[in-house]
Amino acid sequence: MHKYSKQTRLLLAVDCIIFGFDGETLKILLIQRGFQPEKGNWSLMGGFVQPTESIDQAANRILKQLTGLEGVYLEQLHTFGDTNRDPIERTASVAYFALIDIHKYETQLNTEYHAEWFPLKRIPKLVFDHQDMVEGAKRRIRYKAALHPILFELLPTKFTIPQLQTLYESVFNTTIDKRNFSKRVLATGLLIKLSEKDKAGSKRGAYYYQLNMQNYYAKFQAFLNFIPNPDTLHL
Amino acid sequence: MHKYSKQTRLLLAVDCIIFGFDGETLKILLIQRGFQPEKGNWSLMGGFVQPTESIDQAANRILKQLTGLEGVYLEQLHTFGDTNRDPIERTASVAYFALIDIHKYETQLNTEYHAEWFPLKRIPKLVFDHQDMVEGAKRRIRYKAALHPILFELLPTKFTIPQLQTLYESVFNTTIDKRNFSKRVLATGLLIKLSEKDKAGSKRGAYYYQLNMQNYYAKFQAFLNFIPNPDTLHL
DNA sequence: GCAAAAGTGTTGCTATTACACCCATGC
DNA sequence: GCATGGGTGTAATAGCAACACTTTTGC
Repeated sequence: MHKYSKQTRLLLAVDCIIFGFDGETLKILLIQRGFQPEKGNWSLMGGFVQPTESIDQAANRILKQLTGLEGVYLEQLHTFGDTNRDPIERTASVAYFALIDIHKYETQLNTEYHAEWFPLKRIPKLVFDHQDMVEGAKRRIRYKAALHPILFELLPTKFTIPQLQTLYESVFNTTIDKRNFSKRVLATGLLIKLSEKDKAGSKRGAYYYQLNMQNYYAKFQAFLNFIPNPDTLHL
Repeated sequence: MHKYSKQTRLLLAVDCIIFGFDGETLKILLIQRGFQPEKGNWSLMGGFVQPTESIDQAANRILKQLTGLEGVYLEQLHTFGDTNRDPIERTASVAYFALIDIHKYETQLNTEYHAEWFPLKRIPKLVFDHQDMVEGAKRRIRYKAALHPILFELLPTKFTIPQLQTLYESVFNTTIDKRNFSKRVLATGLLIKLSEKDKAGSKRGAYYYQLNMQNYYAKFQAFLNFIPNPDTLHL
């Protein structure tokens, strides 16, 4: 027995929405598409799934190609499969989103792809259905961040509470009372206070914190409401 | 300009996890696979994406083939793409989950596929990676139901509060105080009390309710916690 | 008349919000 | 010495959980 005869095969691609936080606003990394069609237009970083790799592996490969990074937060978002989304040939695309520490991003890789960071509020027109992918990723990151501590993935190992607060305010486009915010954050037990201070943002300096990885992994799936005894949830 | 030459095409399939609620427990609908490989073994309902249809359309088509139903709740879950998940030929599969009113399911379609409902706790061994798909769907339905009122999709148009509570208890595998539950549910404004009673479950009878569709659509994206002013969320 | 399920209110507690002042330092 | 951002506590409120008895009716 060999093949499923009479079935049509199609191209399968991966596209990555790469988030970064520069201390001010949330941004995504876009490239200028290097081949036809739509050559030169702004696009997500993507590529075709190869015969020897899983889709997850393809996503990791593509992320590394552009950023030089491995082992960062990468999650499958949604698969886009309208028949005519690529005018050349039918191609389904599995979108992934990544959260990276923007400082670890190696700018030199830029040149090959003409990559640039764009604030979420100033995304240019994108090729194909990439605009929909970005919209989906924005929704998903908010959704997930409202329930799970994923935003730490956007920060360096050492960060301050004001930095963290700015990040949350940026993602949710809101303002938060700093007393309540720090109480809440510290109450999670996710943070370890360091003795060192960050003097960049202010004269007095703000204490650095780092993640308590033990608690981070343990509590990653926590939170939630609505159901009385959430101990039974185990998402 | 014609094709992306030198790229490998592959098969794209859709598999559906179909949930139903019989008043007692949450169940999924499985079929006996009708062709090789793994012919005769328990499987999710699935099929290949055709050249003329989008992936969503393929999922709806496959769901209708097995259940006779259209226009029901159907959501993309995840795409599975390990290189060797199908031993015959590389096939990626987009998993969808559906929530249907089990009473609308047309049993006569059964015969062709030898379909059967299985309680979530008694799922037989499944072909390929379908076990993983079911696990993912279980997690997703809980996750989503904890935040959004999707479980109504599993009930008939008219239902009672005790029925609804049993459903929640079944999905979350927990018990809920009925006074608190009815308070909470009624406070959402999602329900309209009917004058008619369901006398099946008890001698006294329980009032039927139906969804206030206006509020249902409006509040579908509501709920949530953790972020102070959730009005800015707009998931 | 009794068994079985439906329906309903109150109270205590916990979590969340709102809010204002002092501190440390570089210039 | 003053401007800038960092750090901290308390009181009022709202939301949530715990809890028990009465009602209806088929048998």
